[in-house]
Amino acid sequence: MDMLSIGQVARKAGVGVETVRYYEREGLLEEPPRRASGYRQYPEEVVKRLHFIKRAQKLGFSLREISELLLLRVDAQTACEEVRQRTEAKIAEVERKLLDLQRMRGALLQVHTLCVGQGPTGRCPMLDALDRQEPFERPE
Amino acid sequence: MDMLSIGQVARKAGVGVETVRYYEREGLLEEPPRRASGYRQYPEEVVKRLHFIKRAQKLGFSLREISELLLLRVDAQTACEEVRQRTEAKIAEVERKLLDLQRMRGALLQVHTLCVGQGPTGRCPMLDALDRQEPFERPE
DNA sequence: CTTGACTCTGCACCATACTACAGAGTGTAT
DNA sequence: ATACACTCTGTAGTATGGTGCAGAGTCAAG
Repeated sequence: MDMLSIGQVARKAGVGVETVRYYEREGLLEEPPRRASGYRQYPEEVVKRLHFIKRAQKLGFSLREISELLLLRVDAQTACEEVRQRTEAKIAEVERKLLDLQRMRGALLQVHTLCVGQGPTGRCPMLDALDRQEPFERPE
Repeated sequence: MDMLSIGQVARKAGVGVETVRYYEREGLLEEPPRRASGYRQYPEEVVKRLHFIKRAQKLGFSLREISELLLLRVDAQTACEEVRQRTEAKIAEVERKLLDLQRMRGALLQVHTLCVGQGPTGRCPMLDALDRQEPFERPE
C-alpha cells in the first residue's frame, strides 16, 4: 500500500502533525481512512493539497478562501453557472493582486537601481521611490 | 493648515481609529505631532501609507514585513550595500509570489473555460484543472 | 516482549492583528 | 454654556491560524 502516516505527510509537506489535524478539523482536508488502531492513512495526493494551502496562504488567502478555491473543483452538484461566477470572482481577485505585486516590484526595482553603481563607499541617494511612485495608489 | 484628525485619517483610509493607533504602537506609523490638547494631527501623506499597508497585507505580507518594506527608503545611515541586498531579497520574494499567482490564474481560467459554453442545463465536466495542473507544484 | 518512536483525543496556550470598552478630557455649533 | 461628537490612555477581549502538552494506546526492530 502507498498510504502515508500523518507524520510522513507532515514531513513531506513541511508542516507540523498538529497542523494537519487542524486542517482536518477546519474542513480543508477531508477525513482520511483509518487503520483498525485509529491511525490516519493518507494517499500521497494530500501532500499536494498541503503545498497548495501553504502557498496560497503566502499569497494572502485565508483558510476560508482557500477552501473556497479548492471547492471550485469538488462540487459535482453545483450549477455550472454558479461555479462560473465564483471562478470569475476569484480570477478578478487574483488579477488585482497581480497588478499590485507588479507595482510593488516596479518600486523595488527602482530602489535597487538607485542603490547599485554607487560602490560601497558612496552615499545612497535617499530612496524615495516608494514615496513618489505610489505603487499602491490606483490612478483615480 | 492641512492637518487631519485621527478620525479623518481613518475614514479616508477606510480603517478604524483604533487601527491607526495600533499601527503607531507597532511602529508602522511614526508618532504624529500633537495639538496642545494631545490630539494627534496627521499630514495627508499618512493616508497613502495606510493604503500601502492594507494592500500589502492582502498580498500576504505581515506587518513586520511591511515595515521592512517601508524602511527600504527611510534609512539614511544604512550602507547602500545592505539596502541593495535587502531590496534584492524582497524582489525575489515578490517574483515568487507573482509566479504562484500566475499559476493560480492559469488554473482558474481553465476551470472557467470548462464551465463556459455548457449552457445552464448542461452538466459541468468534473473540474479537476486544479488537480491535474499542480499550479503550486514547481517542476522538480 | 520490551523499548522507543509514533499516534490518538481533548484541551490549553500562543502570536498576530485587530476591536471594544471605560473613564476622562476636548472642540464646536447653537 | 451646554450638548454631542470626537479624542485621549489603558486595558481587556476577539478571530485566525496554529502549537504544545497530557495521558493513553500502537507499531516495529531487535
